[in-house]
Amino acid sequence: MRLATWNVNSVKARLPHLLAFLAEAQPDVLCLQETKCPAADFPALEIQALGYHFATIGQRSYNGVALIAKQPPDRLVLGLPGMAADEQARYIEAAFGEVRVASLYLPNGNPVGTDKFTYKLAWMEQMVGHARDLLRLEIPFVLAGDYNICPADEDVYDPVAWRDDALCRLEARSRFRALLYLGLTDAYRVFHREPHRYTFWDYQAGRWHRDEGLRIDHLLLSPHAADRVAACDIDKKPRAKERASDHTPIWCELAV
DNA sequence: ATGGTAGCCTTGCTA
Repeated sequence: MRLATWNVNSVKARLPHLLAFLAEAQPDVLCLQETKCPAADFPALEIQALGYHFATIGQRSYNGVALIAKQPPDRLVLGLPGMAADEQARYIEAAFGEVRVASLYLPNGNPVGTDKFTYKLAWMEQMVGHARDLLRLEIPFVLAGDYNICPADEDVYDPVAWRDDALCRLEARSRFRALLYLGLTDAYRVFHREPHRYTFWDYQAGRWHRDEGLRIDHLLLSPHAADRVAACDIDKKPRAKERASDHTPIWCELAV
């Protein structure tokens, strides 16, 4: 089973690239973030024409997440459990066969010291709680998405410049580590030790061409999923295209 | 050198 996650920065603007990725990479499940599109406006026909099912939660202009999969989603969860009052569309979860998959878009949190950072930390606390609940099920699951967190300095092109950014602050990193200490596994680091491998490059200042990016999109695996992970990698090809998203997909293969 | 880009449908916000 191949799973991928990709912050597309508008599903409408990225539709040609999205359809090409589905056709070429053939993921069993693709998690999208920043669809920026209400569910009623999601490009259903084009995705279904490729033989895929989907589920999405969206809003106008901002946020929005989706699950696109070869089998229909089961046990659908819309919104992060415990954040019922959250009006921002940032979490969707469903079962595909025996594997539970979440597509999540964690708040950016900048500027630090504002209610945006407080909201990010509250969201992460809720994520930790929900991960704990899922672990009790003792099933394979994958929490995939744009975490807006660089886990360590080696995941940032310039850690000094980014030291006090919400993506690198200790408060954010410590809560990411809390997910790992619960027993989740960062799939990318099972297979890749090298520093300075990125999933996001800012549109500005030629960051892509200088390979100055951030590793902020992650696949976190439950113990039962980690037991079966066979491969994980970043697919840089979509970021190199014209009119690309500022993020590129990361995928993993589970032997299920 | 305090810049620069992209997407939304705004004339600013978010990233």
